[in-house]
Amino acid sequence: MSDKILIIDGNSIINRAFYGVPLLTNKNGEFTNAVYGFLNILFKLIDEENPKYIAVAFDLKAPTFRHKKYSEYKGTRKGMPDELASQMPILKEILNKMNIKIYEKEGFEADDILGTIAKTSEEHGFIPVIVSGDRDLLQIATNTIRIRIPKTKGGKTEIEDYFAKDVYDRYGVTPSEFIEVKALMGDSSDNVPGVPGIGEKTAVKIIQQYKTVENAIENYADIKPKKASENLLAYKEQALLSKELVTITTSAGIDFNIDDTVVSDIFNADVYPIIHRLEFKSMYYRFDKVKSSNPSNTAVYNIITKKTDARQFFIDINPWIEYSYHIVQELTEPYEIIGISFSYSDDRGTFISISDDLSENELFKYAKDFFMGENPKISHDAKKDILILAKHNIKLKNLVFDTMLAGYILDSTKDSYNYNDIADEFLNENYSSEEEILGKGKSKKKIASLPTSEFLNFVCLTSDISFRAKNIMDTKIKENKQEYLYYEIELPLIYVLADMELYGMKADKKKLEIYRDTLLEKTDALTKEIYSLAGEEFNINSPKQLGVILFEKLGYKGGKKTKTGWSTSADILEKLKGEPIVDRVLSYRTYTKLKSTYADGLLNVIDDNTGRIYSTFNQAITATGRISSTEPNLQNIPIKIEEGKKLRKVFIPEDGFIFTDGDYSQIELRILAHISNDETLINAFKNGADIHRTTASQVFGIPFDEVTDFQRSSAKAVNFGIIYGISGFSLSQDLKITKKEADSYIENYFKKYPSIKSYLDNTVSDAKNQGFAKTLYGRKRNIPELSSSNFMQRSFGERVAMNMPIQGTAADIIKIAMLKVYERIKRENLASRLILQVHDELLIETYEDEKDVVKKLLKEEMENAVSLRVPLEVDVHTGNDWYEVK
DNA sequence: GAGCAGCCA
DNA sequence: CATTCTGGCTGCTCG
Repeated sequence: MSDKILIIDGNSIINRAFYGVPLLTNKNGEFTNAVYGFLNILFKLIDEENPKYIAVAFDLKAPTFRHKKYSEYKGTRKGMPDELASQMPILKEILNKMNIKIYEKEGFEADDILGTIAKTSEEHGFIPVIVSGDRDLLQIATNTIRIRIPKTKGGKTEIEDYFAKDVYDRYGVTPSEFIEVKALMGDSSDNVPGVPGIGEKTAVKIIQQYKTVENAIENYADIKPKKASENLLAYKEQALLSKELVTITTSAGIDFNIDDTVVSDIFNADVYPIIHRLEFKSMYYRFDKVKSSNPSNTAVYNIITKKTDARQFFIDINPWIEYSYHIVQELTEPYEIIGISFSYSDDRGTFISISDDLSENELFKYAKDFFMGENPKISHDAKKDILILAKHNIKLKNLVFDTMLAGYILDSTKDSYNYNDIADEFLNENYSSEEEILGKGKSKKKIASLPTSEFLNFVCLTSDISFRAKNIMDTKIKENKQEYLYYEIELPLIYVLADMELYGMKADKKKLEIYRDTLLEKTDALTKEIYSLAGEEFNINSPKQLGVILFEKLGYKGGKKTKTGWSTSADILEKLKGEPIVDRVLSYRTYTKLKSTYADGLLNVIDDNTGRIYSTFNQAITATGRISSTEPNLQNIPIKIEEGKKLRKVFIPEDGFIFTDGDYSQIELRILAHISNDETLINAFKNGADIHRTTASQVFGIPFDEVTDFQRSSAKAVNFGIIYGISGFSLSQDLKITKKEADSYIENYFKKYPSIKSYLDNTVSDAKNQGFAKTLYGRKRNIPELSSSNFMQRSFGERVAMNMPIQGTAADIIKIAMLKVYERIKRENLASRLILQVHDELLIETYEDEKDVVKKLLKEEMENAVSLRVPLEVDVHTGNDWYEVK
């Protein structure tokens, strides 16, 4: 008999999970992060160890034998924040439902229970594996008993393993000597006193020589340093007491019977509802579910493969009722279209499949009237449809709902809005994700390769979900008073973004190649110089290697450590400016960045046929409502430094066109002026004053005309800080001043702008009460971090609450402006087109003859997109490339 | 795949 | 637990 028993330190692991996983809540507002982290560790262990038995031990609140010995002892009485305490009963309920035995015993800590179970099972020939975050447990490691200590590195959990031998290798003492060491050095977290003057190193040295505390005391006179020797004598009672306190008992007197801990049916159907309530989506697949990839039992889905039937389907379409549809595309190369599914009543669906009898072109020919007609249509990610339909010269008309976008509007902080996410949240139905069904990476399957019944479910369930979720989501949007935001901004914006993606932006490939070659020459030269200055060749791109060269080999001072080694960020290297190698590394970084990310990156995505670059604009990513751009990201093309800005010369308009660019001046501060109703700030904008100079004059208490450049730029940083949710620490970092000075800037600022102070305070407290922050136009962002007891997380929530209404309202406004510009271009039948948005900037590829009209309309529509207490000001420029218009 | 670095508003 | 200004994306290294 030699089966594994997994023995888990419940309190320690849930604590570790709580602090290692960002605070999460489900839609009921229950905190879930600690349970999530615990289960993740548990499941990882089950996967790795495949134990036959599992036991979990918890502390009780009651005092233990240690408290009786020493009233100052902390141990189990350490405070537990409410957000964690509320998760304990949930975890225990789950463990019970998973048939995992829980042990608790009054008078003992979880450690003692672990020790007892481990020893007992070891004696009976089982293989104990203890899991705890607490290194105290190392004292019970043997050749059989293994201690596993999970460590969270960033978001990832790694587990360290210790047999007795490993303890010795790591600490230089045996497990039992580990107790002696702890007795000498104490344990501040449990409030166990050590011997003053003896830290870890001295303690280890003493125990290596004398083996026990008692023996060390006896030989105190020989011990060095002197201070340790004296104190060992003076505090000998205390050391002996501490030894008792840190010793884990292996006879806690629990009723332990291995048969109680047998693993059976952990992932059963009774656990699933709790996992689902807690929204632990990544774990769903482990459990026996009532429904997995199967839709409701009453669902009736059918498939059409014949030309004549397909044609008849479209003839039979009722133009007065809503249809949801899903153009089904394979998710691996070459992303072929395989058909379209439709749904027009609950639990019904029809998939029209491309087949030998029905080609893609024929399908879209038959479907054309449906898409271009007035029948109301429901989609999920309609922008994608518009791009597919465009290839068949079909325009999408009368889109009344997009479930993906609705999901985003209702909760902008989610990381995905897939069909199964929508079904889960709004229909309370759980389906396997696309990844679970098809796999991922290289082994990702084709949808068409699924078995027939699963295939039909996969392709029809999607449109069925959109169809059924639509009304529920619509109701929520109305409850939230987000009709304007959803129906008047986001939904019509789909068309604007789709057009931007279809038009793309022309690039001068030759020019870009020359630019790349220049960069290559520069980096080559710098590389050689850096190698010679370093005295060896190394990978300059590796911060790890660079750090060693600079701060170890060459011995520069001022290095800072990161988790993984020396930090070599520009911040740090700036401080060593003037050193030949450092200057060259900084230049090298600039040029390699430009070369690899921009020159090479963009050359890779220029379309061979059209010479244009087609970005994707994502409308459902950011938490604040901004749009993001990918593959390539056209929203972060260099502008700040000249070498980088030159890159913009390769972005050019089509022959016969020029560029017209409009950007909002200070839109975020104007929004702040509007929503805080601050008189000073409003007047400054009304008078067209230099806003940073105004701030400087206020904060530093000097006349407007006497503000120095330095003061102005400091004030600029303060203004940015205000928008981001300011802290003295960061402002001091930013301005390279002391925190005290930064604090006084902020204090002065709020004295001069009291309405802003009270606005920010109110925004945070409202957000705390409601659980979310919102913009002027009804966009919401949930901020669960605001109710965290963790200072760092709560502070983050507060900054987000201050920033979201400002950044989010700016996003709302430019979206409104985009719609107005787009509509007006259409209304006036212009050949010019909106091709890019960069948060506060719009770029129009402008037909030359329309230059004046476009300049005028762009300025008008952007400035009059909305009406605030302050004017919106837009700078418009025209030019022959993107460099010229900035 | 995480961590670092660096680009944008 | 571990510390301090918002929101994004990409390229590189390294385990």
